[in-house]
Formats: sequence, structure tokens, C-alpha cells
Amino acid sequence: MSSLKLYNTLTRTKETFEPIQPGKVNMYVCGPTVYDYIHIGNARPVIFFDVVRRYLGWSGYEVNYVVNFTDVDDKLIRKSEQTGLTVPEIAEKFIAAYYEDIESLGIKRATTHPRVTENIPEIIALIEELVGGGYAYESGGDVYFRTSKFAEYGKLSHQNLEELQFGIRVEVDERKENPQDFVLWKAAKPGEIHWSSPWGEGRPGWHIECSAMARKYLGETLDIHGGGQDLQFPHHECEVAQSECATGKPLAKYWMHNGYIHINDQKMSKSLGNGINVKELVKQIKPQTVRFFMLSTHYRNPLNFTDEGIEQAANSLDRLNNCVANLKHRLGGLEVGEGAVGEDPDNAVAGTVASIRQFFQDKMNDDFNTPDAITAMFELTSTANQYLARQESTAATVQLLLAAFSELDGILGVLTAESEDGLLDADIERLIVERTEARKSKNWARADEIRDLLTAQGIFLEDTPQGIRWRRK
RNA sequence: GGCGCCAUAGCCAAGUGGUAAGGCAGAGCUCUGCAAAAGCUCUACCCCCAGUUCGAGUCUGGGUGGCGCCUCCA
Repeated sequence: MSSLKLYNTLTRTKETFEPIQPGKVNMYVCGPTVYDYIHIGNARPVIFFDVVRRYLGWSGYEVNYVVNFTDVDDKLIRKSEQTGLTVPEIAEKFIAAYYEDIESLGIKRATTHPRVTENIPEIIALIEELVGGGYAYESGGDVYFRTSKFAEYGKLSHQNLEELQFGIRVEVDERKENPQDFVLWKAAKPGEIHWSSPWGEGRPGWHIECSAMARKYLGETLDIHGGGQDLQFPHHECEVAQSECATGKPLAKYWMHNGYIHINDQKMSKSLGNGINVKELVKQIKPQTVRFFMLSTHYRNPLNFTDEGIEQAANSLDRLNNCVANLKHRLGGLEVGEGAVGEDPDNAVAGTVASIRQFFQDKMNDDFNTPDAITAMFELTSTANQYLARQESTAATVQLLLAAFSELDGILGVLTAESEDGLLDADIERLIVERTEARKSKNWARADEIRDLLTAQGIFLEDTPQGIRWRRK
């Protein structure tokens, strides 16, 4: 059996995963700034780390998973000015929307979703520690982190302080001792949301919140800290500096970063205005298709979002779903027939399923190779289809295959849930019966007419030796 | 200027130095009243040039072509 290996941004190598406490994993993933609906760029880490979480759970770990909300920052304040809503009102609205969106993507909430505004005392305490230790300084009501005090600054993103070009994109604030220093506490401008602190009225800087919340909810050293590649620098680098200066311990043992999403070969960015909201997307595309599409590329590689890609994902998924539907249909027929309880599954099939399961596990253990994990599902599909084609099936074998699908999909979450197939209403049921009668009397014209009628309603009929099978598409 | 990433079939996409997975699309056949679904078959000199090696998609060096980060960003 293979053990889990994951690529650690910190060391730039694949390492064997060993949690700090045996059997337990503390995982922190940077969540959204809740000033707008989440887009597909946000959805990638949300989906990927959900799979990581599920897989770790499946592997036997108890996973404590924390995803924060940044519910106060410049963008929320700007939005507040634009809309007339208060910052908490905006945050509330988009947090609710976030929960809806992730649920639509088949994602369970994290163990804890802490908010910045609920952790102000912890944030202030952490800043005080840093100021007390000489790692931070107050300047004009702001507090800055003194990067010169942390020799390892740059170790995560592998940047050399001397070589970084500061001020190239964002103007350097003259209140800083050094351009590379970053803000921990921002003095409030008149009318802005604010909290009292030893340095006057203000609010937390962006990076400090994660350091404070990670420590509060998960402890001083996390097993896994994740997020998008864009957060590597400066955000995660700054977190490392803050946390490690305060505690003297590593902030995280393993750092994982997912790659970017491109849209039609273009970087997705606010300035290009080519972002796609999850809310809009799932109106047009099944959430399972979105998951399948995102998991069909390795998480560290860039993912190019195109209509063609989505179409291919949907078609690929049809093969998987058809197979499961066919298995279920066959099982239904078998259960009606003579009892098959207690018999053993087909040996050859059972052996193949076992090796596919092992393949799946080996690939997931290899830095979460979800494209190959998906391949395992296709292998399972091939095995199942070949078995079904034999026409001589047993309930035990069919159940074995279904159980394998269910197990793998419990981690990937790409198959269409059974409930979505729904039940047929009486009219349709009646038409199917009528068509069966028509076929018996070789009234092909009427039979085809009914089939076309149902096809138009998105219900596809298939005649099998085991009776009629229908499916929605 | 510094630090990185990528290049595999029409498309998407894996790949631990040992003669290229999987999927989509396409073609043919089988099954079917006709379909559908499914099965069987078919489709790659791995960007270029050197080098290391018995052996290179994989390692090294050099190119070419894309791309990212360097304090808004998932």
C-alpha cells in the first residue's frame, strides 16, 4: 500500500505526509473576501480542497478543516460606499451566497468558518505580541510588520528580498520603515468601520487575520495550509512571518497551492472582466460537470476554462452516469427475479475492482492525482459494461460494482445523485406502458412516436433485454 | 532585474529512465424492429538541437514558443 505524498510549496518537493498528531489533520484554507459572489477561480480551491478533505477522511484521518471569511477590508469598504449598505450587511449577504454556491457544488461546510470581525481581540493580541517582540512598529496609527526582523522572509515563495521589486504595482506607503514591510493594523479613516486598539481606532490588515484564526482554531502549527497560487506571495509569506515570529514555530508543515484558471487562454482577472460567477455557471452547467472538469486536470497545473472543455466533461460524465444507471437497472431486474442473496460476486470482476480501487488510492496518494483517479472510474465503467454485456449477471456482482462506484465517488463527487433522476409522473408512465403495448403488436410507428415525444421532454428510452430503461438528460 | 511554470493525438489529459494511461470527438463492425446504451476494432516519430545512458516523453545543457509572480487577486 502506498502512503500519501504531497507537493510542499515550502520545500518544492513531494513529501510523505505525516500529520503532527497521528490520525488527525488540521487543515486551513484561505477563504473568500466576501464583497461579491464567488467566481470559478474561487471555486477551484473550494472544490479541490473539498476533495482533499474527503480523501483524508476516507483514508482514516479525523480532519479539522477551517476556511475563513474576510469580512472586513478595503474591498468591502469600497462596496459599502458604492451601495450604501454597511460592511456587515454586505458581508452577511455574500457569506450566505457563498454557502449557497458551495452547496450547489456538492461541498459540505468546513468544520469551522471563522470571520475576521469575530476574532478582533485575537488579532489585536497577536499584533501586540509582535510589537512587544520588536517585530512590528506603530506608525501614524498604522502598525507594520518589520520584515527586516525575520531573516527567513521569502522562504515560502522563494523570493529574495533584495531582488523583489517593490512599488512596481502598488505605491509604497511612506509610513513604512522599509518598502517590504506590510500592514498589520490600519488606522480608520473618518466614517470607516473600526475597532478600538492600543494604536487607536482601526481595523486589521489583510494577512494578520489568517495567522490569528489559524492559531486560535487549529493551533500553532498546521498540518496543511492551502490556497490559490496567487496567495503564495505576499499573503502566505506574510502569514509565515507573523506567525513564526510570534510563536517561534513553523506555521504549517505542508503548503499546498492550486494553479490558476484561465478563460479561453486568458488570465481571469477583474480588469479583463472575464470572470464567471458560480451562481451563473450552475444555472447552465450541472455542478457535477463543473467538479469533473476541474478535477480532470491536476490541481497544480493551470486549467483553461472553455465551452468545449465543459462539453467534453459533460460527455465524459455521461459515460459514467450511464454505467451506474445501467447497473442499477440490471440490479432492479435481478431483485425481482429469483433471490440472489448470499451468492458470491464474480471472481474476475471482484479482482479487477480490487485492483482499480488500489489504482485509485495509489494515484490519490501521489499528490492527489485526480485525473488518474477519474481514470479509475472509467476503468470501473469498462469492467462493469463488459460484465453487463455478458447478460448473465448476479446481484452480488452488480452490487459490488455499484459499491465501488459509490466509494470512489464519495471522494470525487462527480456522479449524478440518484434523487436528481426523480420519479416519472403518471402521464409519462402511461406513455411508456402504451409504447410497450405498441411494440408488442409491432406498431412501430406509434412506438417511435411516443419515444420521440418523450425525447422532446428530455426523457430517453432504451429497450434492453431486461425491459425498458429510461433516463433523463 | 529576481523567482518560477508550461509544451504529449483533432480536442482534453496522465505518465516512477525500460519500447506512450484514460476520456471526448471521428470511422468501421456487432447487438437492436429502428434507435439508444453497450461491446469489439482503428487514430502519437511526446516543440527543436545537443549530451548522459544499454535504453530518454521522463535526466543535463542550449534553443524556440507560450505564461505566471515580485504587496488588489482563489
